[in-house]
Amino acid sequence: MVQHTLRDMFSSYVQKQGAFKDKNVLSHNYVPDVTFHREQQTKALAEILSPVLRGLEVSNCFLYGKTGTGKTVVAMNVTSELERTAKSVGKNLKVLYVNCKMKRVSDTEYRLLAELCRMLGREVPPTGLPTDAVYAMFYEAVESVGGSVMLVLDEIDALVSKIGDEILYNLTRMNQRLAGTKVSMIGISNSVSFIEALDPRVKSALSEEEIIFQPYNSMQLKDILTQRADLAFAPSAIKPGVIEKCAALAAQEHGDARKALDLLRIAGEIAERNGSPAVGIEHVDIAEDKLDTDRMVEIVRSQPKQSLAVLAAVIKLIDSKREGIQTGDVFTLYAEMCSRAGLKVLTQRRTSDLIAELDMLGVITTSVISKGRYGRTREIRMVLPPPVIEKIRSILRESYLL
DNA sequence: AGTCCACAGGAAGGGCAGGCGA
DNA sequence: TCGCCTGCCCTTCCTGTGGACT
Repeated sequence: MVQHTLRDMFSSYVQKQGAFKDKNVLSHNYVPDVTFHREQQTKALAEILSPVLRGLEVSNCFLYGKTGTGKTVVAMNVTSELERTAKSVGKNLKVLYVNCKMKRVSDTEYRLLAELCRMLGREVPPTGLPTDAVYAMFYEAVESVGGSVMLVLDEIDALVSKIGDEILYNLTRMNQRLAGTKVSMIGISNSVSFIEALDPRVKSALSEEEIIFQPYNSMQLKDILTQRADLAFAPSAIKPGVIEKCAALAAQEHGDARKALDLLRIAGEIAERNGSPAVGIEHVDIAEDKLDTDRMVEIVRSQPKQSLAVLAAVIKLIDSKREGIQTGDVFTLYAEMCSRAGLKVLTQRRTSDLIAELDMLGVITTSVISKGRYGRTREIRMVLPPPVIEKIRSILRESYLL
């Protein structure tokens, strides 16, 4: 009988392990070896970069497409394979990958250069040196590599919108200054229009070659999810229709593979927490709600106090069941709430901008209407689902605004 | 047709924090 | 360390506007 209870224990333990085999496979950082439906882009990039294996100069290249369309994965796969091959044929190749959006690591000219220096084994103090000194160190470090250096700048649009395109201009001109080492750049951007806004010299240098990443459709997302799910979940831990549902939901939203994987991961976590052995469609539904709610809560939480005060005034007016809430009403209540809370009262002009910003973030919905004799104003509504509004309320309460 | 309301939203500039460079 | 620069938030001042009312 002892045998029996042990077996029960173990099998219930196995069941408690839940659906996951390796959750890491679904995380944003995981780079799969196989990239589905990106063969064309992979091949194109490989062809552009392969001259490096003969020690020849390589064109700069620009990859663009929306979030979750596989740009980073393709770039990483191709460059790491290239690095491996170069090593095996005795060529010097160093690939430097930087995500330019990393706060406090690579979001200024100095930090980015310092980070690149560090990757090449040169320690740079986090602050203190003049930027041209860091440039000099970087040039010297690159020179010492002595073969080819490939810079992969991910989210390059974020960098440029923050610090301008001069750094790109300097980087694209490195080859003219260096004798021993050839430098090439791969820029990755979510925004297609970004390149149009660049200095023409940078633009022509950076976009010698361009590769476009179209959004995935739901069939393609399904393939991607199936492959990842095989690695991430225990066998038969996913009920029929789950993958299709995740794929369809993500396809609706500009074919974002990252969102599809998030949905699957969160659905898996929910199933695990509920103690169910397999992920079902009902878990995906909850996951979708959770993803939307989390996103909105994150947006609201990151708002400055004044913006939250305006939002609090809007919610209070909605609570009092007023129809047709307009800017003037919000401003009056906002001013009153601020003076009660000891907060500085901003002008109506500024409040009007804050309302417009909240609208842009999707927290509230507004439309400019004219009430004839009674003026022209914004009519403000809230169309978020009640659970999300409830969460927002609790954030406002935490900040003593409600 | 003209008036007028209640704002929208553009332009310019002040003030401040934080980063940069000597 | 300290002046300088930059970007951001905000104010002030302003013109523009759709349609009910006269």
